[in-house]
Amino acid sequence: MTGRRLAFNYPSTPLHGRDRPLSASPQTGEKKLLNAISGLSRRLTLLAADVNKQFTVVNSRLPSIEDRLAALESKNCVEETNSKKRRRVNNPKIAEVVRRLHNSETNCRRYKPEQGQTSPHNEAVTSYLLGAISASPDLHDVDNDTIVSACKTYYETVRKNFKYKQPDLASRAEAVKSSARSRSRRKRLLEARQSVLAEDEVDLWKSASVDLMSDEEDGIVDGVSGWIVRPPSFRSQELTELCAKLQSRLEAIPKYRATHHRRLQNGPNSDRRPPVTYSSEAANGHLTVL
DNA sequence: CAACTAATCATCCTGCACTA
DNA sequence: TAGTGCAGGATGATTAGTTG
Repeated sequence: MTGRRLAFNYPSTPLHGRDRPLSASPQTGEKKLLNAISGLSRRLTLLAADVNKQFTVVNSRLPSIEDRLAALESKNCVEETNSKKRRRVNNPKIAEVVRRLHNSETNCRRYKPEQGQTSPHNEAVTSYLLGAISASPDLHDVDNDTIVSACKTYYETVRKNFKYKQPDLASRAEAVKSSARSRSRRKRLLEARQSVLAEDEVDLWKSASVDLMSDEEDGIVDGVSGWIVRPPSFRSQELTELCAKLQSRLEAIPKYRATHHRRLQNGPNSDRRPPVTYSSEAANGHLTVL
């Protein structure tokens, strides 16, 4: 790019005699003025040329500066995530590699869940896994922190399994299992109802969550086994009515009736507590005012 | 037996409390 | 303040059970 030239059309020869005081005659004043303009013009031209030159220099250096900045930014980004020493890898591939290696029949170095993560034995297992995985040709570009994070996560899995196998935690383990079962029932219920939603019900339904669905507990009524329904106490009347409407819509479908457990009767309200992380916006119209 | 639903299990992840 | 332990929960694969 070339700078814009400031083109002044000044006379190449003086129009009249020079160096006369401005006040001496109109012509002399005009000449002085023209000279001044001419000088200014020259200086402006030089300035423009200089600025232009500087721009050219800057422009020529810009690409390399941009490249270096981009490189720096990406490096910073990687370092930032690394520096957090992420506890979780969010990298299923690495997680699976760790699991496979740890559980492979030929591996005799496994985590001892009865010991802490930092016990000498478990640290040694982590080092072994790290060494073996980072030596793998197709994984050599994976950074060590990612592998170590995956190892720690897997250690936690092993430890949790071990913990709930302890006899003194049997009832706790059962409670965990039962709560998971209940949650998955509520999730299925939410999805089933969602599938028969009408246009004008969408708004009210929008933020309905699994927590706002009833619990379905195993039960037998008049010799028929099925579910006892326990609605959450914190659900609004409005949403309760919509749930009932959706449910009867579902049960009007022969296939649904035939393939799903029967909801035998309503039991007492669920003793679950309202979800604590429920936004006020979502709660609007869904929760009863307590 | 095929087509489903429901349950179970292993794994991974989030988020919080605690502490060295 | 980073690392650890842990509870709760999401997800996906697999298995069990049911029904036409």
